[in-house]
Order: sequence, then structure tokens, then C-alpha cells
Amino acid sequence: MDDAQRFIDLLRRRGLKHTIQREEIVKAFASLGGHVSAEELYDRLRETHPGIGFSTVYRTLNLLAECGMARRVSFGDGLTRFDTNVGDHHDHLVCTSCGRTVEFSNVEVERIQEAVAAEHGFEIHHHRLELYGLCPECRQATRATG
Amino acid sequence: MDDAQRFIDLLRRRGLKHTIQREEIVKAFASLGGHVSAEELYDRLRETHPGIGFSTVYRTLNLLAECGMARRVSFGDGLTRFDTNVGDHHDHLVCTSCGRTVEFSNVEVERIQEAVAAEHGFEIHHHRLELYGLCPECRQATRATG
DNA sequence: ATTGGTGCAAATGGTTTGCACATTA
DNA sequence: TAATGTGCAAACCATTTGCACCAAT
Repeated sequence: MDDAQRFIDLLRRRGLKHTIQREEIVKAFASLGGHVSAEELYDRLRETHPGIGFSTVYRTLNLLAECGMARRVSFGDGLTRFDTNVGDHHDHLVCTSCGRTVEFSNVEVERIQEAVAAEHGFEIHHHRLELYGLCPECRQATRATG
Repeated sequence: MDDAQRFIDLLRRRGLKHTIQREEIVKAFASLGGHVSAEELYDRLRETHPGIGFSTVYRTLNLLAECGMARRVSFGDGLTRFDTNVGDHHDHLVCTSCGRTVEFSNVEVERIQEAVAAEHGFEIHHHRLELYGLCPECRQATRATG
């Protein structure tokens, strides 16, 4: 079952209506992949579905996040990004020089999570791990110039 | 050497001026501890130094972050918070129900960091790990009502 | 027919900036 | 005195919301 279908089912279960806009937004969102900001998604949609408004994009993105089909992430620029990839959880490497982000996953994080949870009596549902530094290219550039 | 003194030195090294406002802001920031938003800091300062403007608070906070004396953090509410504690690095447990945050540190994170860095050719400077879930109190409340 | 969704434009709210005045070096 | 910082108000910009109209159940 693809994302669009999964979304339609989800709407039905929640008693929400299935609309063309919602479907197109979800399709575009899935097709973009990675960490999508509302504006990026809106721009993409404008090419093929110029009628769809900014607010609907925002509303649908928030809906997706609420339903667990998208994850809010923020990398310190003042933008909220939405991460397509929910099922297969991953974390991020962020280059502080060029802004590039790379996904990775590491099972050890889950172990830490459990240990810390036990220690503090929390019940953990998800986590966010971001590693900040220089990507290979920017390391090289730094070495060359300075 | 305390934070205020460290800050004064830092200003001098950068060729920036030492002002009463900057000093008071840094002192208040250090005394508040934890994860301080610009507004919280401004409110605190208003009690003792009503003349200091909001923009100066923001500018000083940004300055601190640039200099590495504070760390920007964001927990998903639309607020930028600044973390006093830079030297002794710690991560956060965030309760998704009541919003409470608890600090913790776990040395294993550094290990993961190194492993991932090596794998992707990155040079990591810092990280951010947030674990989201329910704090002990909210777990109990959830168990009781539903 | 009723309920809920959409698009637009206006509102919001956190953060930044322009500018005249005040302060530091 | 030259250079920089401050406070205020206005600007910004991402995001949300009110409302009249439209579409799905």
C-alpha cells in the first residue's frame, strides 16, 4: 500500500474528508522525499496544481504530522521541515558550513534511549538525534583555505 | 572565573565593547539556568533593570550563541531557547504531555557520534539528542484515566 | 442537506533591523 | 572623537486563522 492510499484510509478512520488537494499534497510530499519545508512543497505543487493554497499545504502537513505520517524536524534555521520517512526511522548529520543534511540510522541510539528512560522513569516514544559539523567537502575546503 | 568574567574577556578578544546591558544580561542568563527563552530572560531583567530593551536581549543572546557560550535549542514549540550549560554537555528528555524537560548526559552518545562521523566522512562539532515521551507523572495520569 | 475543507487575505507572534541617541574605548 | 551599542518602533517572515464559498459525505 502506498503513501497516498495509506493516507486515504487514515482520513476515513478519523472521519475526515478525502479531497483532491489533500491527496495531491501527500503525493507531492512523498515524491519530494527528504526534509521538506512548507514552501518547497508549495512550490512543487504550484507547477502541477496551481490552485492549491499555502494554508492548505500547511494544514495538510500538520495533519500528517499529527497522524504520524510525517515528522517535524528543525535544523536551527527558522524553518520547520517535515520528514517523509516515518516508518524507517533515521537521524541526521547536518553540515554547519553548507547546510547539507545526510540521513543515517544507528541502532545503538535505541539502547541509549532505553537506558535513559529507565533511569528517569520516562516512557520514550521517539527521539531526535542531530550531529552537527563539517561534511567531507567543507572539511576539505576549510583545510585548503585556512 | 565566572561566566560574567569569561564573557568580558570574550568581548575584549573580539574587539566588542563591554556594556552594562551585556553584563547584566549575561548574569541574569547564567542565574536562570536551564533552557531560557528570550522572553523569560527579558522578564527576569525587567524586575531589576527595567531599561534594557528586548532587542538588546536578543542581540546578546545571539552573540552568546555565536561565541559558544550558549546553545540554541528548540523543542518543537515555536520558541528558540538558549541553553546556559555549554561546558558540561547534556541532552534532553522532553515530556510530550506536560512539556517538562529533564537534562541528562550519556557518554555513549559520543561513541555513536564518532562511529557515524567516520562512516560518513564528517567532522562532528556538537550534537543534539532529544528523547520524547511521557514523564513519570504523566505516565501515571495516563494509566489512571485511560 | 450537513458537515467539513479550501483559498484568500488578514492576523499573529517570535525575531530582526533602521535609525536617532547614548555610551565606550 | 570615532566607533559601537542601545532602545524604540517598525519591519520581517513563517505560520495560523476568520470567513465566505465550495465540495464531500
